[in-house]
Amino acid sequence: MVTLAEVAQHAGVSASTVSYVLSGKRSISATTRQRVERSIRELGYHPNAGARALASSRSNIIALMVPLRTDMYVPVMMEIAIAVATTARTHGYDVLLLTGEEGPDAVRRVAGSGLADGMILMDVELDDERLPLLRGARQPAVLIGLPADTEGLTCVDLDFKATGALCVEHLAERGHRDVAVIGEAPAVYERHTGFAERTLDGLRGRARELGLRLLHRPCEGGYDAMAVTLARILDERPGTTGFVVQNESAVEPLLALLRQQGRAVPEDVSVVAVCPEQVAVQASVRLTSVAIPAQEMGRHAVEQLVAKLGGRGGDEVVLLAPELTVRASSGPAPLP
Amino acid sequence: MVTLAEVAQHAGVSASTVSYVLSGKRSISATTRQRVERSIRELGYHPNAGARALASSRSNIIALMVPLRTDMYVPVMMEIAIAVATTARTHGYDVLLLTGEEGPDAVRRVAGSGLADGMILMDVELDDERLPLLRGARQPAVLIGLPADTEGLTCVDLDFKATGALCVEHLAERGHRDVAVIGEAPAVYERHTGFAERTLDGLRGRARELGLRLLHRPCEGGYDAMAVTLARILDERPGTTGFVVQNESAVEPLLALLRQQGRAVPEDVSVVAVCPEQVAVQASVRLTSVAIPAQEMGRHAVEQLVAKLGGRGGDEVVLLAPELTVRASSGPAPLP
DNA sequence: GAACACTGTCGAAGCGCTTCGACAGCCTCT
DNA sequence: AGAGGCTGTCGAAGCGCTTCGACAGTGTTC
Repeated sequence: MVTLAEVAQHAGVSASTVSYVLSGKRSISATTRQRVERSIRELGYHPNAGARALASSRSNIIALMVPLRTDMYVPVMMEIAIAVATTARTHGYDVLLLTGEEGPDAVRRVAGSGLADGMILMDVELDDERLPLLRGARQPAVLIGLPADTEGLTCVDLDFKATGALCVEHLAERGHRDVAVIGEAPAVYERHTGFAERTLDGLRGRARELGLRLLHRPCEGGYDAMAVTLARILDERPGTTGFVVQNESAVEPLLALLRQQGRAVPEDVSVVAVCPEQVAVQASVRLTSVAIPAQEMGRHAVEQLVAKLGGRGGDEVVLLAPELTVRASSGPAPLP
Repeated sequence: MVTLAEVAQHAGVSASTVSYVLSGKRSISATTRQRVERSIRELGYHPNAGARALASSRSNIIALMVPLRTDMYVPVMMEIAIAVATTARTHGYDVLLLTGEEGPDAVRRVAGSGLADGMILMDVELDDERLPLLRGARQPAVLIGLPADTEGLTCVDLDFKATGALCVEHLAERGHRDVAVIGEAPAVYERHTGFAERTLDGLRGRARELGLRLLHRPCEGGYDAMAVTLARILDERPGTTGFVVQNESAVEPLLALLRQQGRAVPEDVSVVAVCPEQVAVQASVRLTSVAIPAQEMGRHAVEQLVAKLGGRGGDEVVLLAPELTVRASSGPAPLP
């Protein structure tokens, strides 16, 4: 282990000078800087993270709490996590991976021990039990997702209400009057996950304004669950010509079932999905969809957090505008 | 910030005594222990991670390097990562999330700075450029995956060779003679990712032994790529009745295409997949499959690493035995 | 009952870094 | 020419913890 002191000795300067070369917090003459940098390279010096954290009371670590459940939108989570990790690195931070398992205790532990300088929470519930802790903490935090009360919190999310509205508009413009929504698994609604409810709000609100009939049904992923859900929908509303799907793992089963029943997409029925680009493009019918901008969400969250750590920027709610891409799964409603 | 010294004062003992209560490295009388524990609780004390790391030169952090690419088996990666994080916590470790982006530099940085006590690498290539660094490092490491040369390394992986063999055996037993393998994307083979090649080894070896004809075709995920691949396969080997699929995102397209062409599963053709349980169960036909035991791999990797950190256990290669579960997608070969 | 071994506690010395105040040397201004 | 202001460097004081050696006090052994 090479230490700062050894570098200093090798370069013929004091330890503090080396430290200032590293941090840039005081001006250093060009010649000295070069000498020090050379010594650092020659000795293969790496600053000790623990010592640094102790002396500066900053760890340069961001904690990321991911949900323990792997029952929904896993690829989105992963993409966000990776975006967080890479963006954090560009700002000089590393990322600590926490699972939701410990719940509020994890927040206390990380904040109390100074392990991380700030945290990013994913999968926030409308009335999350970690929120009071965050509001009272000296550690800044950013949420990915939107709780019921955002007072004193910084949040980043896709504007799911606008997303819902956008889907309905798209179908309405093409003449669809009866639209069914294949929602997330029932558990997701019971848990009051914000995005699911907000999407529904947007769907319903716009449907009302535009005079569409909307039927919402939660649905576990998978073929069997989708089969049951679809049968019920068509039983109740045989005239349904538009589908909005929010559950990734219901997309492909839905397409298979429709095909099987002789309903052509997009000639007979239109399907609009809310899902990552990749899913939309790889589906058996290229899907008209509103993309979930996972990378952008991760990136934004880190940048908000870094700003707060730097004393800049206050509490703010950033809602990313949804974008609908028209592909092969939607078209004009068939003539009655 | 409550410090050790404050706890000590509150409890009327010396700082070292509090430290020993916390670590259990020296015996402490029951009464003293209780007094100290009470003070800790009352003051809400959390040991400072940086100070701890500095004084003990152990950070109690494990670094996990995940691949940057999100082009393959994302749910598997995520499941492993979560299993690593939760298992690590049960051993008192936190997990630092590194993306492959930095490559070997990340290894140097983490090892050099003492940020982590050890590391777990996922998505190891057969001849990974990080391996020499790991062999020379004082930090223990565990690989999830198997490089060409495992000398001096500890590895955990599914026995993909046995997995390939198992798939072939299953089809052979049911009378299939012409089997096609839908492999991972070409890029995966070009990158010489171990598991893909080892699966192929297993498939080919066993097929030769059992006298099956085997046709292997890499395939990008998605419907369009699968359509092209399938057409080529059936063109070249019209008598194909068995499919082994290794690429998750080709599974559903394959089923859709077969259905579309009037080939019934499992009456006309049998499909065996290598994929996580969830995919197999949720597919439009419940798939006969060899599960990828993501959780178990993550858990094992942590346990190996913790053992090495504790000075126990040496270099070892753990290959988990594959298990094939028969579901609805495979049956006897049709009579010619 | 002297010699010895435990047990439980303490004090002090760092771990490697950051950062504050000090200050030498030089430049600029009047 | 002296006062004042910069610039670049240094020394020293911690940051909060672990851990080593020391040592009272008690129990055990012949």
